[in-house]
Amino acid sequence: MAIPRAAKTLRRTRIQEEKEEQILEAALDVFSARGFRGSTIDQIAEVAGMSKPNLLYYFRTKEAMHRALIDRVLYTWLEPLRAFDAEGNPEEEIRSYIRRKLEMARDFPRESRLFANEVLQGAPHIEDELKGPLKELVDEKAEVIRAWAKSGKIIKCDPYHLIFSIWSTTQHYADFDVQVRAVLGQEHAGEGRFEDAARFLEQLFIGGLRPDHSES
Amino acid sequence: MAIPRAAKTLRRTRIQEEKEEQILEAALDVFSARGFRGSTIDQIAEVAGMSKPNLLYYFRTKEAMHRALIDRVLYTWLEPLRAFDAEGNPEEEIRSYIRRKLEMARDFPRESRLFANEVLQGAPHIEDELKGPLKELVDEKAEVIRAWAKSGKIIKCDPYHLIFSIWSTTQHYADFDVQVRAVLGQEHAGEGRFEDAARFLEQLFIGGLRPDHSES
DNA sequence: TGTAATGTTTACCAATCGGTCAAATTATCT
DNA sequence: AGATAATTTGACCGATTGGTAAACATTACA
Repeated sequence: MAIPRAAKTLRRTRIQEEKEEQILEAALDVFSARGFRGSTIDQIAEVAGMSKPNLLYYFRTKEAMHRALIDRVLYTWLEPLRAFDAEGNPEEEIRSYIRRKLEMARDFPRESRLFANEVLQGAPHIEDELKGPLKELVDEKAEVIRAWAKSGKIIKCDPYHLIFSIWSTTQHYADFDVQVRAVLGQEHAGEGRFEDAARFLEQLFIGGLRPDHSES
Repeated sequence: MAIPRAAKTLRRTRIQEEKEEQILEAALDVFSARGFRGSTIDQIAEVAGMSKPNLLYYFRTKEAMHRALIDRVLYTWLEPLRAFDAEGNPEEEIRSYIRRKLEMARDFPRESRLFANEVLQGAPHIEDELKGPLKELVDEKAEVIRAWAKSGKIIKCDPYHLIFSIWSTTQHYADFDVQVRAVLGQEHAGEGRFEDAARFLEQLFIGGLRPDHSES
């Protein structure tokens, strides 16, 4: 007889780990492509290659799958911002932050779209994470940027909107990939657009934040 | 007896115009907030204040509502880019494009989210529009920007990625509004964040594109 | 190897989905 | 006013939704 699922976390079997991995992988596929409401358990089950009740043996509800996915992905997703170093050279820190974020857009577009879908639809499942851990991290890094601006290392600017602009420009290449491809056309079908984007964004941000030209 | 709906477009009654308006307004509310798949006809009917069969009297399917909405919104949505003027002063053109796009993010966030939802989920309903009219318009404006760069009026840069970066940074304030609010916290709850964003983005783009500092 | 715990499947459920139909109601026009 | 066309509604349909129950199969461990 199966044990109650609430007790399952006490000890994990090999099968549990494997299957939960399979499920979350499939769930990432589906949720990121169709959003929470637009996804069905059957779709996830099919991608995962198992039956629907079997899925529900490991995750009691659709929400539980989504939650587990968010929890697993959120930490790594914020890693680049966490690496932002107050001691480093501002120009180099910003440049490498942009690079890292662009690499994530290229290598982990599903994760980006998962959050984009969620936030776009009002963040009903991750409101706490946004107002808590995310805000705290951003507040901390904004303070770093503000200090750089104050000491004249970069132009005086609103650090929050600087962070927003880096987020939006880089994640754009994951979240709006279809549009980017459509506009660029066949000739940029390869991954070269990420290199072009990196060049442009570095130019834009480094040039736009450099304090040397005339400033009021 | 009701006339076949295919013939309805031949002549429009006052009631038809009013009701179709009501429906599209409600559909914009719902589709923009939950995406196409996540939305239900019942939800739209409730927001519109009419019964489901009554909705379906004016639009035969959920897809038809969505299509009508896209068609209605697409033209005006591209208006700011269309206004981009080759004859104008580059700096001023870019500045005012950013302003217009930010105003649209502030005043028409639902329209922005409608497209964002659609593109994010692979643009299943607007692929033709992206590859057709949108690409053509962008190609045209990219040529303008390229000419500016060639003549030294702005820095040498990839015009497509410049356009993408303006799109993403401005629309971010509509599409990711919940996140922006969460990070900025209570103190920026008002609409002041759009002013701050405008200041920052103008500074970034004008500074980042200005050709006067050393360039290879 | 036996047995208890774990894992999987088939059959099913009530609720909701997009959409239809025919009857009832309202507006329009002579 | 009366007839006709336009509009609205309640009742309903089959398909799909998230989720359950219980029988069945497999694994792990003494």
